[in-house]
Amino acid sequence: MKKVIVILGPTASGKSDVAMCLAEHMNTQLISADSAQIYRGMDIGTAKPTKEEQTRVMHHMIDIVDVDEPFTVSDFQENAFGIICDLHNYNMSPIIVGGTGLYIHSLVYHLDFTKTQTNHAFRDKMSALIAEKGLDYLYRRLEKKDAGAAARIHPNDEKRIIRALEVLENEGGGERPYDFLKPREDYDFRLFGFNFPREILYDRINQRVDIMMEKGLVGEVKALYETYGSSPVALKAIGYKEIISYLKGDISQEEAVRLIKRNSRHFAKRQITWFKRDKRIIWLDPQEKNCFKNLLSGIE
RNA sequence: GCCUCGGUAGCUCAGUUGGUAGAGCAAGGGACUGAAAAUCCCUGUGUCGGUGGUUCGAUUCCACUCUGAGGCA
Repeated sequence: MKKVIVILGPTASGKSDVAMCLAEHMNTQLISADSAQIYRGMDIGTAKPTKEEQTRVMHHMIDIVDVDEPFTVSDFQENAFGIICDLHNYNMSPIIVGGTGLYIHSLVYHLDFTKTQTNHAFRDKMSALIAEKGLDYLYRRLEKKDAGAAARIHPNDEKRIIRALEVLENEGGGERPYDFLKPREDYDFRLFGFNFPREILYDRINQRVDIMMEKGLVGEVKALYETYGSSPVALKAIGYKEIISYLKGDISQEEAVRLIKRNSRHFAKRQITWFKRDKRIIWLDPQEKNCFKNLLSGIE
């Protein structure tokens, strides 16, 4: 069976460096599974690999769209499998690197996205309905159409309620089977998780945010904000939304930095939660001497 | 040496006219099917500085003591 190596972990876990070393060692290429590095111009705040690094090792799925262009998991799934296929044809074992749980899920599990595409007009309509009649109204509407879906979604989870309705009420929609954790078995996935003890990870995150500021995060965000405004979803990413608040004059720069650090820590925690439940993942601590050796032996 | 004000959750503090305590921040756990760095849910046992006393009962009142800040000598 064709091998696909997956290197995942929370932000600042050092997974990118390891992945690059591994790719060089195996003479193969990387596929980024990172929902923010998809966007052009979002470099510093997403800790995107530098141009030099990208020359050293080919990185796919980076700089795919502009900040105001839509991009979804489904797009990721489709594109990534295309690249996986190409690399296998060249006799390379692709390496997926990233921290976006849903993106990795879309490769490693059997996620069947329905035919119902994003319908922004519909979403806007639903948002307006919420403003008018309250969220329970929409939730009850969902309960009537698909009780199973409603049971799985919390009544406060606005985005999921809207998407569920979008699927039910638009072309190609309808109820869908729910089997979130059905592993894909047509590839030989080798999953490796990188992580540090919590305290060390948090120190690394805090330091990394300081480095981003030194590298000119404010300037990067300012340019994007001036071009695209603050509404694109991409600019809701951590490091971007906080700096935009600062640029608008709502908070001080110190406060923005504090919030970026805090939100990154919370994010890392959520990432860890996401990955914890996949029992196939072999966890490695980058501080350990044999880390890379263990990685290699896990790939054999 | 004397006086005053503090010592309560990881931090900043509130509070109990005596019935063993709660906010903010921080933190922890979880969910996740086309926005996912998004969105959403759950979680507070802490020798109330220490010892003794009064009391049925003390974190609360009293005494002593340790400790921090300020003031007076």
